[in-house]
Amino acid sequence: MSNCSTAGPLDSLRQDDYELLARLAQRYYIDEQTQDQVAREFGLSRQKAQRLLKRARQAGVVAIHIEAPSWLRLDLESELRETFGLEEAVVAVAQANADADREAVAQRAARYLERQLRDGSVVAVGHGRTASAVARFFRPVDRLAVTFVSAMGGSPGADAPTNPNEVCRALAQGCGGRAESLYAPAYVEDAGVRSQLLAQAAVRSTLDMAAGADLALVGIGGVDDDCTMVRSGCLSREEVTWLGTQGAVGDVLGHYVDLDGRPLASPHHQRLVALPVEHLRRVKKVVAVASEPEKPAAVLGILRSGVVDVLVVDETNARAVLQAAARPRAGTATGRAPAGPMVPATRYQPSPAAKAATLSRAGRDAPGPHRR
Amino acid sequence: MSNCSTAGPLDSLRQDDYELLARLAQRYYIDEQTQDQVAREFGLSRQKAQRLLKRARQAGVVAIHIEAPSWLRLDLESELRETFGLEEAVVAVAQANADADREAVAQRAARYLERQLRDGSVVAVGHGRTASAVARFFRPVDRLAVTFVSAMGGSPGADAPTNPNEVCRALAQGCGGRAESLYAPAYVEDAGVRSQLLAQAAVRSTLDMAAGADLALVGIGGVDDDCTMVRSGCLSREEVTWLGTQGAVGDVLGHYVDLDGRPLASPHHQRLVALPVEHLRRVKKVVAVASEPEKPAAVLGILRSGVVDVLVVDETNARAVLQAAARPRAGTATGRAPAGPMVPATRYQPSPAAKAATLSRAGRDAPGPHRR
DNA sequence: ACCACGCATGAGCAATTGCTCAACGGCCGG
DNA sequence: CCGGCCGTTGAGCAATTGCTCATGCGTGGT
Repeated sequence: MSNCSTAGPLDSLRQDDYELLARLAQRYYIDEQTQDQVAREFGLSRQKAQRLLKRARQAGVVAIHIEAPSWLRLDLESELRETFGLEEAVVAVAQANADADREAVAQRAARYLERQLRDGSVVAVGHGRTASAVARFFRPVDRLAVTFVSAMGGSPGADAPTNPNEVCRALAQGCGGRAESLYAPAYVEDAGVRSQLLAQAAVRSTLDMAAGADLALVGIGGVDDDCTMVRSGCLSREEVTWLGTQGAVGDVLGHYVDLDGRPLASPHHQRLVALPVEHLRRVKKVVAVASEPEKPAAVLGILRSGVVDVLVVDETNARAVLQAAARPRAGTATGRAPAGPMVPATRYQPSPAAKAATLSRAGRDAPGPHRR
Repeated sequence: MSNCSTAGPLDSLRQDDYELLARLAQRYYIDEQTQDQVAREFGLSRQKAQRLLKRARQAGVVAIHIEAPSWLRLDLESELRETFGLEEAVVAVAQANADADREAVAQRAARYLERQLRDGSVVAVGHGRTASAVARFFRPVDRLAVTFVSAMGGSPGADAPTNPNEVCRALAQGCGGRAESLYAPAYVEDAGVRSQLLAQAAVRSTLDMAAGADLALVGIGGVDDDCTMVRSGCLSREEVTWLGTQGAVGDVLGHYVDLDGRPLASPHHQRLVALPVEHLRRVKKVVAVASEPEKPAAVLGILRSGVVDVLVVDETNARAVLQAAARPRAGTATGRAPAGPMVPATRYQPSPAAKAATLSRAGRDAPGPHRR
């Protein structure tokens, strides 16, 4: 894979100009003279030489090419960064199957974490199969005094290793750091229980610590029947399906968003025990991992919500997300209710216990991919 | 024609290092982030990022390519610059025939002069067909108050337009500047006449002015039967032939040198009325033009003498000179008398009048291509 | 012919970059 | 096991670079 700087109108230059530009560029870029020196040589002022050199680059007389290894997708990564205002995007080259894709993504994410973490770092951790896989690959060369904090409650059901607490433990084990568990379920019966729980010192202190994290590692969840929320037993298949009918496309730490990145105030949200989005936003580097084959919509929505700073994703999803993002999206800043999947709240009896009325979807913070 | 920065050992890097280098380079060179930003992003110190970027360039991960027009020979020019320590080298692409070559060289030289000259500049001027052709192409966009000074005497014979005085006049006309003629023949009868002539205010003042020039435009002369010295009647065919047998390969302003660039103290030198080489060396930019097909040896010798700062030459000569220079040359700094064409002084009755004994070739300034 | 607009120009300054240097740490030999 | 050596690191500084601004020149429109 390779990448070039933008090539411009190479022909709109007269011969003489072209010659000057090329010669100037040769002296500056290849022979590594200073701008002052080349200017002197060509009988120009330094500023003029600088302007000409800039023009040479714009015009494509100077082409800078990165001889990247074939397994890097620097162009996709740049496109993701630019499209969604990300700080960093890492694309894992497509593998033979979904499992291999996940492993590849996890590996790249692990490498990224290893580079970022320092002694004393605090990492807020979410759940998910990919996040869990990250922990398996996370093996820094030397021990790191890093604290991993659960940023979401656990689940009673099966599929234990994808639990935030478990992921934390595995990550801490990988580097000789500390794991701070959140002793609470991801979803409780109702808002009342939730606020009681949040009042507990043990819960509150963990969430506070997560809120002060330097970095967050979260998985992007989907709304399909096989998503982590369902697999882990946090939500029932029906609940997730219903969320989908409400326009939800995916979540981060249980915070569901629609395709335009707007948070979805579903009744479930009242029952969620996790780091609030506003707190998550305050974390300097929110690293999201995503790799399942049916994730493009989830990733797109989450990226548009602007919570994510760093995305680690497989090549297939990356391409799909960029393609989807290129299509003009339904009304966002305009305030119009989007068409298509965004149906108004319908009759759904929330869940065995949650009785809170279906909330209107008005009055939320503006989405937009950029935030700081 | 194109040119790349040195490609290094691209394979001696591990995958991870390679990835880091490529990604760093992408962010810095393509996305135009500052080193500080990319360092921050990758969790490195600025210095480390800088070192890695440098390594990326050395290793060839970053390739800078100049998209030069096909009629530029930047690679040859760089090679000439480096081989002979030139400040600048301009190679005119090969044309259909020798005349066209000369025109091309003259045109490039004229463009170079136009770029270099400023109001108030003083230019010392030599003779020759190419120099004369330069004058024909010399047409700056706006008038320039430049003084062109003859740096060598004239010739009584035919081929008037190649005379320094004529070249000066033509150049001055080209830009609306002033021409300062040297009212003396290039070669006089004997050393006595020469010193008398040099004592004349008119001659001395012109040569003084030439000595103080900001730039010099000189032709590189050969030692063949058709060289300018012969054509213009300055020297007889026999005299030039004899100079050749003495090891002379070419001249600048009548100062002949051998293939190693050492000045040749021939009897003719005693009779020459021209700016002395030591003075010529003091001129900041000595621009030499050369274009005849039989010039490689002359150009090589002159370049090795180190008088020239800027060379404008045709492609054929450029290649021939570089090829010849690549071959190990006969003893130079070693002091041994070079083999081959360098025969010891032989019986030659200098000329109708010059009676000075053939001089030994000992005790000259060190040659070497570099000087300042 | 005059004026207004706009682009090019070079001065000066702030940011970025490259380099030097002392300190650190790991590695090898004693 | 200890000491010296080499490679690596980041601090600090000097050089280089990029940018902003006031000025001037040319161009085109009254």
